[in-house]
Amino acid sequence: MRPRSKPAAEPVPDSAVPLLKRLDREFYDRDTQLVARELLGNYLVRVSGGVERIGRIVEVEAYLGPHDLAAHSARGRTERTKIMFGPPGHAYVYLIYGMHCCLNVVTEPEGQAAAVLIRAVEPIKGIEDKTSGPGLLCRAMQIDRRLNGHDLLSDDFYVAAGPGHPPLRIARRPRIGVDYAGHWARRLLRFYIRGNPFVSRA
DNA sequence: TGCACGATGAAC
DNA sequence: TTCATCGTGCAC
Repeated sequence: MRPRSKPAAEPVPDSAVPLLKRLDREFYDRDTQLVARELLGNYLVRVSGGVERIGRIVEVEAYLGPHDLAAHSARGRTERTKIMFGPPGHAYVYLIYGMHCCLNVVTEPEGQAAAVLIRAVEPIKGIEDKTSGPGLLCRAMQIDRRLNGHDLLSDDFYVAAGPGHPPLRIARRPRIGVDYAGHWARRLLRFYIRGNPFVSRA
């Protein structure tokens, strides 16, 4: 195979990034709050246009299922939310406010419409723009609705295990922007790495 | 077929 | 606090 005639880009492996081991299906096929907490510190990897972008997940929110009035699945299975009802380990990407995309990972067994919203990542590799906020991180990592339903065990879009150390100090807070959800708005379902400067709101 | 309303971000 | 901007879900 001949070398590609692409201009000398950047694709040199960054020695600061540990070996990336992709999370398996079983990781996502568990209790949503547990998955949410354990996603913190792991690497979100997106490969597009020959460029690998990596962000360390520092802030997430858990959406527990149809009984959770803040979850999109609370209004039942619709064209938009059908991915949430599908098998775990897939991306649920939707457009919000007519202009921003938000990324979720689907959790729990098929039929249980739960997911974890990725709210912020810390830039690790190949990222130029701001990543503190669900819409911003999608823009910075080239994630859009074409990835809705995408399998997160694929080669171009996945989550890989972080270093696992040092131990994370995790904070819990109410979720953002769900005041319409009654008492569910007060549940402590937002998790973030305490003190991390890339968290969108402390 | 029409319309109200966001799991946001940026500006003022 | 206001506003940009448009797909979705549900009312009619």
